[in-house]
Amino acid sequence: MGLKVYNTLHGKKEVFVPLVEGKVGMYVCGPTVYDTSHIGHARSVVVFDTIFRWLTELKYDVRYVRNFTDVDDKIIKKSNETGVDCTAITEKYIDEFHNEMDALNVLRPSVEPKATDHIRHIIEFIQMLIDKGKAYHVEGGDVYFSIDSFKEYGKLSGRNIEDMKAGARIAVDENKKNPFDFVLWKPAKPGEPFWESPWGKGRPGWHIECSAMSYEYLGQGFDIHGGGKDLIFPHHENEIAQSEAAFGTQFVKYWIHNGFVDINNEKMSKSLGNFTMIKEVLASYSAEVIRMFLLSKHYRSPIDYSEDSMREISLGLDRIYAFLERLEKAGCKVDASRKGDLWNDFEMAMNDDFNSAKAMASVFEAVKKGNKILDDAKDTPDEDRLDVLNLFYNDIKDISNIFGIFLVDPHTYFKLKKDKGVADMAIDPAEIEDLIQQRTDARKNKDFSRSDEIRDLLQAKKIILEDGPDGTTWRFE
RNA sequence: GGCGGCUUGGCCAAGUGGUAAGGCGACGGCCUGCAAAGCCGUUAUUCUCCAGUUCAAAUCUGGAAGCCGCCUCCA
Repeated sequence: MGLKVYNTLHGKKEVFVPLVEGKVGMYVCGPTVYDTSHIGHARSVVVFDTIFRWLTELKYDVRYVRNFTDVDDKIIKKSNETGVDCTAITEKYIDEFHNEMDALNVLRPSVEPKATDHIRHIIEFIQMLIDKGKAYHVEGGDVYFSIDSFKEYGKLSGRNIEDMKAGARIAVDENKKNPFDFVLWKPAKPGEPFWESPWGKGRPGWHIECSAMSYEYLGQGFDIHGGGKDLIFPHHENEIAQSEAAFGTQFVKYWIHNGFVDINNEKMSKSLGNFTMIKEVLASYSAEVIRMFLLSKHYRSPIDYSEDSMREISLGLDRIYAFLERLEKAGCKVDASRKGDLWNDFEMAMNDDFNSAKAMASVFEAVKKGNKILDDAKDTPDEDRLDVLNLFYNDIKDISNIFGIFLVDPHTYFKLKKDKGVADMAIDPAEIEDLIQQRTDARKNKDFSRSDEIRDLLQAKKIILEDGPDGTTWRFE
């Protein structure tokens, strides 16, 4: 079964057929770099990173473009408030964005264009629209896109201009031919960054950069355009208007939009003061837990961030690593040449509109099945069983490359977790080992009240003891 | 006001018209000196409500209620 993708343009799942066989052009709207990135940015980036990985897994040659908006009113505002130069601001936040996305194990796109590096292309694009009568310059002022020149305006978001006029909340600008015309180029006020253009010193409006840069890197029409749901209107609607008005051909075949991250069931907003930044989340949880959380729900649904949900995900991740460790101890080895049932389930789920939640469930099912086999075999499987376990092991390893999680070797994973606990709790591991030894001696002498006393003592420090065939090990709760 | 979405067990969450995945939690059992971990079993005769189509509906249609998003910068 091939890949199916939910296309916002038609409001339904469609079989994915790229414009050019074997190749995919994908453009995703990146951040406006004027502030620290929040967990919502992380969702969008991780979702499209996973889509990028999956398309690559399906053997498509993917050209993945994600832009930085580095000229914008908000950047200028911040510059005016802080006295810091615009370029210094954008460079700072681009660096920060890269660092955080690297930490989240996000692959770099094929190209990461910045709007300010493409001003010439933007100006050419605007000129083309003016030449075709799709845009107009108000003397001494802005260049606007003329909504009335593009009959299909509203097709992505399911709006029509007449309905919108009825509930008009938008300020009427006397210079505009139609109140819904939007800015392509705006003149610079004194002290603002500007570029020379046929319409005087100024800078581009927001929407035009994506039309210009996607044209530059992907051509007149391409396969996938993505971003957060909030971008459907007006941003993506306007991109369609600009690009299709310019070229007269379909701009994007498949539109993909991810849902929001809520915080404790509330939308993130400045007024609620609940913006949760990626760096805060990274301080509390590992990158793997964050990725796993972001992939634990279907990308189009809202997802709720809370301490409870993160703790749950974290326990699930422990369980998968514990299984991997158990497999390795039983003698499982990497053999990339083979795929098992788990992979089939995973593939079906991912091909069904990138259903990572369902795909994740198939991993847990495999963990359950594999653990049972190991139980039955008392952790020393015969060849037939080892063969089955090896398939689980290899499938999970393959899945880890798509999800960008379970990539660490299990031993290291638990060691890191332990080290972090030791550091956080300010505990001396030697002391614990000593107590464990004392307890082992007590148990040998059947002094169970003493051994239980030691265990309780450690448990009070959130340390759990596990007695196994090879002696006692410990971990943090 | 316009447009779109959501409502599945204690919580989180998949679900393609064919008879309810998965995770967390809880309870019982196996294992253990006792635990922990792991495994097994039990936790939704039912999918917000009402009506309809159908041999068959959580899935389709119509209606009601509740919640949410976009329409203004926003992933």
